[in-house]
Amino acid sequence: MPEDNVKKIKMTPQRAAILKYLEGNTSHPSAEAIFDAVRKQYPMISFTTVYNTLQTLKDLDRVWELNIDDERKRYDPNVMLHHHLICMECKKIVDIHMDFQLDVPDEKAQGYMISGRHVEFYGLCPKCRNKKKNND
Amino acid sequence: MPEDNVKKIKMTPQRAAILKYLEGNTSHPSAEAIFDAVRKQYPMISFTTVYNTLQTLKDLDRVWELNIDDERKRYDPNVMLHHHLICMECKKIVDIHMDFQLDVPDEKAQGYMISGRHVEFYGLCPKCRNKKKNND
DNA sequence: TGTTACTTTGTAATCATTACATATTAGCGG
DNA sequence: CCGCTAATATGTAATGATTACAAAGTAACA
Ligand SMILES: [Mn+2]
Ligand SMILES: [Mn+2]
Ligand SMILES: [Zn+2]
Ligand SMILES: [Zn+2]
Repeated sequence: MPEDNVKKIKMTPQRAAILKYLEGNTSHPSAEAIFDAVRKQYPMISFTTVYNTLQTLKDLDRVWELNIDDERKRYDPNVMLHHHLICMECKKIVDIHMDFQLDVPDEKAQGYMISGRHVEFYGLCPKCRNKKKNND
Repeated sequence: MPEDNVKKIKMTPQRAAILKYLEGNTSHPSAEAIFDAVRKQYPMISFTTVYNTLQTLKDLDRVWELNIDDERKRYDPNVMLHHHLICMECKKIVDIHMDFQLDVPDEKAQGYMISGRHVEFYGLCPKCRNKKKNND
C-alpha cells in the first residue's frame, strides 16, 4: 500500500477554499491577498481563519512563509527548494528555479548547523521599469 | 584632493551615538536593540530618533535593512555584498563572507532588471543546538 | 447518530513601525 | 561670535499586520 505521507487535517470548507486558491499559485500572496481571493467564493470566511490555516499549513510544511517583502509576510505553496526575485517597487515576487552551489565550509559556518538556504534577488519588474523610463 | 564621497549629514549627539554603536557592529541589531544600547550613553534619546536616523542612513546607503528576521527589521552597517546565516531559534544572525556564483540568465529573469542579491542560510546556532540536545 | 476535540468567528490586544505637531539645534553667513 | 533657518529631536498618537481569546459551530470517529 503506497503510504500517504501527507498528514491529515480536518477538512472544512474554509480550508478547502484556501487550499484550492493556493494550489499551484505562484503569486506569493500575502494573508490579505488570500483573504480577499477566498472571500469571493466564500464571503463569510474570517481573516483569523486565514491566519490560523496558514499557521497549520506551515507546521505541516505545506506552505513556506517568506520574509522577503518588508511590508508583509508572503506565502508560497511550493515548498521545494527554489529562489526568488522581488521587484523593489511593486513587491511582485517571481520564482527562480536554479541550482546554485551554496555549500558553506565548516570554518565559515561558525558552529551553526545549516538546514536551509534561499537566494533573494532584488530588481525591477518589467512594468516598473517602464514606468521609471516614462518618468524621465 | 581625495574626494570624500560620504555625503554630509547634520551631526547631532544622537546621530553620533547611533553611528558609534553601529560602527563595525556585526550583531545585526534591531531598532530596539540600537535604542537600548544608545540609551545607556544617551538616556534622553527617543525611539523615533532611532527610526529617523536609520531611515536617513538607509537613504544614504550607509546601512542595510534586513528582512531575514520574521519578527523585526534588522540593521547592518556593512553594506558590502555579503550573506547571512540566521538561527531559527534565537534569531542570531552572523555574516557569511563568500563569493557565490549567482548569475541569472536572461531567460530566467522574466524581464526583471536584477540589481541585488543575497543568500540567506537558516540553521541553529551553537547555543541553541546544545539546548536542544539537553532537552532529549 | 452522538460525542468531542478541533475549527471558525468576531473582537480585542499586541507589537513594530510611521505620522505628526511642537520644541530644539547644527551649521552657515554675516 | 551672533543670529537665522532648515533640518532634527521629541513625545504622543495613529496605523497596520499579526496574535490572543472566548464563545459558537462542526468534521470525523465510534
Ligand atoms: Mn516561490
Ligand atoms: Mn551582515
Ligand atoms: Zn514592479
Ligand atoms: Zn540560536
